[in-house]
Amino acid sequence: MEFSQLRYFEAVARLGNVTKAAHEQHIAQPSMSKALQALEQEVGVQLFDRVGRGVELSDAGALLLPYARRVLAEIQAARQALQARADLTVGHVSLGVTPTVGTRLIPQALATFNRRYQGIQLELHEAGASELVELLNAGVVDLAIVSALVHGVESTTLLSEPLVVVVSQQHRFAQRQSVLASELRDEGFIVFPQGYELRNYTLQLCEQAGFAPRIVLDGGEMDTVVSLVAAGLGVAVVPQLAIDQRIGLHALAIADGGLQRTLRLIRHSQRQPSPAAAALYRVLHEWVSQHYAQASIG
Amino acid sequence: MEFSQLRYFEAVARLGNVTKAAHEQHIAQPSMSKALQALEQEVGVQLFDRVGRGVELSDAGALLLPYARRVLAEIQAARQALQARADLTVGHVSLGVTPTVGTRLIPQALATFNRRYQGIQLELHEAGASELVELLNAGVVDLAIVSALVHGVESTTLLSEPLVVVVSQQHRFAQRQSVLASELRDEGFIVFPQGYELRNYTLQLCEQAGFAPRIVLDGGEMDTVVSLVAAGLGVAVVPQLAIDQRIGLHALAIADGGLQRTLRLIRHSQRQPSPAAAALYRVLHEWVSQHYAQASIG
DNA sequence: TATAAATCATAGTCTGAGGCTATCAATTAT
DNA sequence: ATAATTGATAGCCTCAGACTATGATTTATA
Repeated sequence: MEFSQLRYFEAVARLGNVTKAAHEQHIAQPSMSKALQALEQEVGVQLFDRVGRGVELSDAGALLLPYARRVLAEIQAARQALQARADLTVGHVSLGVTPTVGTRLIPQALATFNRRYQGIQLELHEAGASELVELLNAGVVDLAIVSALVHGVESTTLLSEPLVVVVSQQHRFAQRQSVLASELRDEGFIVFPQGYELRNYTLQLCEQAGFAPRIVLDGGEMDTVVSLVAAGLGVAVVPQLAIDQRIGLHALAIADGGLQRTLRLIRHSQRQPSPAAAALYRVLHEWVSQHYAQASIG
Repeated sequence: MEFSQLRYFEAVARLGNVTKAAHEQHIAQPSMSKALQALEQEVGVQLFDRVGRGVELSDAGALLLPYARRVLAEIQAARQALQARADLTVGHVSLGVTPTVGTRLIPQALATFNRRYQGIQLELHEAGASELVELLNAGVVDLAIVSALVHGVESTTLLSEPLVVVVSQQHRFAQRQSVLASELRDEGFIVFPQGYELRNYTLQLCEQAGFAPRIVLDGGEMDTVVSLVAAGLGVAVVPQLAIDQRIGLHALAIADGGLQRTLRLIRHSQRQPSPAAAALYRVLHEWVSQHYAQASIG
């Protein structure tokens, strides 16, 4: 039972005429006759009664017809669904991010994406970098933004943002524009939890300056950390962009070291991105290049 | 998009493995690979991601899969429906009869049929012989029982029943076993309506005996006619079988003439009977041969 | 880390399903 | 009667879809 046979069968049943159906289906009349015979042979019953000149649907044909129509409708629906997916009028894309990435980039870029592709459903997964790679390999997320260098996946640099030392506006360095890492030897540090890249960056900065940081508070998300800094509890190393919109804080460039956090957009190297995932990929790069032209290294 | 392609696609999606799916579908592995590629080419998207050793359903594949499964289910359902029809576990058959036929034959024969083929729906159409032929040609009824000879359709003799003159038990002939047609010259006749074969038989009998019958009452179905005869209103010519179960009546054989009414089972000569129609055909003949062996001429 | 096993893709061959044209047979309209 | 319409048959041809053999790549294992 081939699809062409069902299509031909439906045409003959609808038109009640082999010749006309053959024309409609763009085949020769004998081919149509043969196709019907083949279908009848396969299902083992006569589908049409050859009555006089002309044919008409038999009892069995009338039984088969609705099934045939449903099959043809399903196939058409499948084609349309795939087409809609390619046209980006429907779809789904899942983005993974590490927790500190979201602050400004994600909401605005996703809002842009959503305005442009109304029918595509967005999904956001927040997790650590290594877990994101697992989600990517498992196919749970299509793309992910991480700050660490990861292996085994295809990655592009989304943007590089400078890391700054942030202090309260009452702090002794509050009037300065930059510090040397070594000047932070006596400061109390507020650091991100285990596993966060920003924690590693911080520890690395101190180590290179030749001291082990005195940790005032360990753990806490971005919001908490910057609030604690504003309250004068200590200093912290954060991305420049994370404090753009905050008041009561002062950012100090790090004169030596010049640390930067690089956000990478990663995707599965072997999996073909869906049209929706490819679109999100484009929108993210586009949004960054328009809003962070100065920060993006490319 | 061929049926086999969807079947293969579903197998690979289910098993996540081209080789195993090829085994299951009884084709060689390269044939499976090629079939998948052909399907992907046709729909214009990748349906599987070839990730490492093994394949897994892509975004587009996941979209297509439910459609494919519905198509396969519909085709299976269609096959089962046709099979059930052939097995006589489901079906439909429509029988046409002329009004005076029904009295004993139809109810009992149809009851037998229904006991044997529980799933098959019966439909009964009562109409005149010429209308029944039209219904037969239009495919509304599968079979019909008529008493007249009709042309252009395939007919078999179901049974021949003798026509008798029926009188009331108070009638002057009530003690006799038979009469000559000419003896009925002075009787009042109750006749069936225009178009009924029994009316024609009656008039024909009188004409051959050399007189025109005096018609007391014209029109009326079988029940009415025999009731009127029992009430002494007149005589009538009816089939022997029609009055078997009645009291207050006396039947007289017609010594000369010896008229018989032949019931014929007709079907369309070009249309292939459905299994249900063929079964009803068999049951009717079978029932007649078992219950009217003496009456059936064959 | 080298070797074996597993898995999918490619190359090349062959057969038959399904297309075509030409024509016949049967029915219906003129 | 004659012409037109319609479906079936015969005979031919092409390519889709099957096969075997083999290659390339990844993963498991000694």
